[in-house]
Formats: sequence, structure tokens, C-alpha cells
Amino acid sequence: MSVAPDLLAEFEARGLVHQSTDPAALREWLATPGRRVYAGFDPTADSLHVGHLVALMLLRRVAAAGHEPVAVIGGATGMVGDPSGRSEERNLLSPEELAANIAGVDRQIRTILAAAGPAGPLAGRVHVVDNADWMRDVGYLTFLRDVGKHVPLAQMLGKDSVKSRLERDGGLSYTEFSYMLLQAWDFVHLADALDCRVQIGGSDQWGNITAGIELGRRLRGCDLHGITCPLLTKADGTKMGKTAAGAIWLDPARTSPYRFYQYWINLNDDDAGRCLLRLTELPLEEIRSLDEARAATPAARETQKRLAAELTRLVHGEEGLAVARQATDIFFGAEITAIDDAALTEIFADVPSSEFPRSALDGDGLALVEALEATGLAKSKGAARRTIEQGGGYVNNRRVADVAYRLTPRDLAGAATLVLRSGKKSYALARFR
RNA sequence: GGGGAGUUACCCAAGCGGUCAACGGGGUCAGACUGUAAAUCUGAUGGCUUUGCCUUCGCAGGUUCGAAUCCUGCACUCCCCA
Repeated sequence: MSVAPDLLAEFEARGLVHQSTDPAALREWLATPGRRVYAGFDPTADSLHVGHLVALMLLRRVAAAGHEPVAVIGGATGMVGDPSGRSEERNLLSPEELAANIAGVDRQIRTILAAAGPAGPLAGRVHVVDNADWMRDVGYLTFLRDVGKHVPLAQMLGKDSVKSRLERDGGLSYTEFSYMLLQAWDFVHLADALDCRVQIGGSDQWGNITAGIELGRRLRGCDLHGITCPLLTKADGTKMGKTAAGAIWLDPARTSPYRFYQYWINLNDDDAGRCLLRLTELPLEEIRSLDEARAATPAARETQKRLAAELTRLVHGEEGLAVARQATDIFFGAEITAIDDAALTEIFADVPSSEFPRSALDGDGLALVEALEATGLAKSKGAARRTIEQGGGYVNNRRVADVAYRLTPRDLAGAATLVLRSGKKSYALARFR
């Protein structure tokens, strides 16, 4: 019988282990290929965000090591709300919202897990399941007798997620308090149904994971294992994937591929190095050489570029990466010529656009000053004038120094669109119909 | 109830009869520098049909050739005494 690559060692080498149950037992169980390992995703929104990437990548690594990843979507647990890592009670989601969220999350998980890793196509070896499927029809009384009876209250009260909330003013509801029982039962169910004996998750999941392990021992006398990985934070202490403008989502409709790409490009050196290790599948030697390159020529930003490329390709595919790169060229000054409107619209997805009648370009054309004001790039025509005088006015990324400049059909970058810019990074799309 | 101080552009704040669209600081915007970071430096910062015009200095009147600046009334804010 073949022996699977040492997954645990891989995790450790990449700084992905925060806590784990007995490493020796874990290693032994994982030595046989084809083991099933699970991670859960609660459908709190219709898209996952950057914070979920660690767990998704963990599952891919599981697959790459010859095992079978199991992604559990929390259709049932999402009904209740996980108190872990939360300072306040969650609002309940309506069943409709939840259904939409599950659909969105399911699609993303499948896309990312199905994509070929170093192990090749994973079709047939990836399990995506919804815990509502086994939870929905369990009656409350049954649950209390079969599950609740085997969980000592002292154990539940001892969990950080509960303790920290009880010490706060808001406390927590019975509903959220019960959350860990549901997740614990998931683990036991998966052990029964799929012989899945390892659960992985973020460090805030340790309490929920051990609750499952404990339940498995009491109920089945079986050995379950758990691994948590450190929460990914940035050097400034903020959570990875959060920006002033909100979370970085995986859904291109929420966060354009360009902005997704830029998020990684803009990381500082240390954060980028850590992400390379934890979020990509680049071989360790390659990461080491990028570390050296970064130390030698930090300005080249090779780490950030590589990181952004890897992750954008994973989440948005080759096309998404191509668009993001094209958008990057454009946003950093490349003059815009002969590009079709569809591409422009896609590249400038995050940028405000204004409509003008096509006839505005005829004759003398439209004063640039007016266009800048109308698109909101300048608060008044005076401000627009000032911007141009100071060298901050651009049409299709070409600097316009003439305050009296008028836009005519010559200035269209696409069939009916042109790109206005004020200063370094404020863009607006002007469409003429 | 009595006495005093104040209300200026996004914020703070100077100005106390003409040279005031109004000093200075913060913020913001633009430029340079730079690693798409931070810091730094420079310029701009009421509106417009911009060598000029129009509207702003709590609100409403008044004095004056001329008011943010003087007078009257009103509103609001703060401080001290009761």
C-alpha cells in the first residue's frame, strides 16, 4: 500500500498549524491515502471572502496529499449562527437569504476545489455537502436525547466562545450557545457517513472542533482529530481581507478581479511573504527564492506580483487575471487606445460612469471642464479648471494641459466610451449614446 | 434674574471702516519624489461665460462714497454671579 505525503509536515512548514490534537495519531491516520478531511463554511453571505481562502487552500492541500477534501456548507448551522470570534449576537438570516447564500457559497467552493491543483483534476474526490441534509429532519427531542445528553454543561461553559460572551454585557442567546452541539454532531455524522476523522479550521474553531471530538469519543468511542490554523492577520493587526471599504470578496460582482488583484499587490512585504506560504501552492523552494529576491530588491515587488497572480487565477481564472492585469496597466498610466467598450466596462467596473448624449461631442464638442464636473471628478468647474492647470487632468490617461480643451469623437477610446481621470487614481467613465 | 464673552469659508482660527474672497493651521485636491507604502517638498482650495464679474464673514435692517469690521433689533452658544 502506498503512503501519502506527510500533510501535517506540509502544514507545519507553511505555518498553518496553530493547535492540533495528538500529532502522532494524526500523522498515522493520514499516512494512508484517500482519507477524508473536512472544513466547514457557514453561509453568512452569498459569497465567501478572502478570509475563507485559508480553509479552502487547506482543503486543496488535503487533496494534493492524496486525500479527499470534504467541504461542509452550514445550511443548518447557518440557521443558528456561530458565536465563535464574535462579540455580539448575530442576526438570524431568513430562509430565503440562507438558500441564496448556500447556492453562492456552494458554487464558489466547487470552483476553487475543482480547479486542478498539483494533484491534477479533483473531480470525484471532492465532497461538498450541506449539513442541513442530515440535520433538518432531526427532531428537537431526539437531538436532546441523542446528542445533548452526552455533552456535559461544564464542558460547554468552558469554551472560550461562550465564556468571553458571558462576560460581556450582551451575553449570548440559548440559540447561539447551542451552536457547538450542531457542529459537534456534524463531525460525528461525517465520521459515520464518510469515515471522515479530521476537521480543520481557523483558530477560533478550536472549541467547536474539540466539542465534536469529545462527542465522538462518548458516542462512538472513536478517535477524531482536529487541526486549527492561525488566523491570518496583517502586520498592522487588522484582519486579512478587510479594507476600509469593506471585505474583499471572491464574487467578481462584489469585488472586481482588478480590486482583488490589487489587494494582494498592495500588501506589505512581510504580509505578502506570509500569504505566499499560507495561501498558495508554490513549492517551498520557490517561496524561499522569492524571499531572497524580496530581501535583495524589495522595490521589484516580485512576491506581491506572484501572490496576486496565483490567487487571482485561482479565484477568477486566467481570463480574470488577464483583465486584472490589463486594468492594472491602465490604472497605472498606460494610455488607453482602441479598446472595446465591453473591456472598458469590465476594467472600470468599480468606477463611476456618466452618460451624455452622443450629440454633445459634435461640432465644438464638450468642454473637458464640464465633463469633469458632470462625472463628479471635480466638485465645480472651478475645481476642474484648477485640476487641469495643475497637470491633473487626463483623457484616456493622456495628460491634457489645456484648460479650454473640448472633447470630440476623436477622444473616444471605444465605440462610445472614454475615460476621464483626475490626478493619480480618480477615474470616471463617460459614455455617449 | 444680574453681568460678561462670542457667532468668519469643510473644521479650528485671525481680521476690528477701504490695499478682504478674507492671515495662519488642519483637512482635502493636484504636482514632484517613491516600491501602486509611509514620510517629505511644492502649489491649489466660494462660484462663474475667469486679466473680469457675481455671491459670502449668525439673521434682518441702518450709518457711510465704501462695512466681516460702526449702529439697532432678533436668534443661538459659552462663562461668571444669584
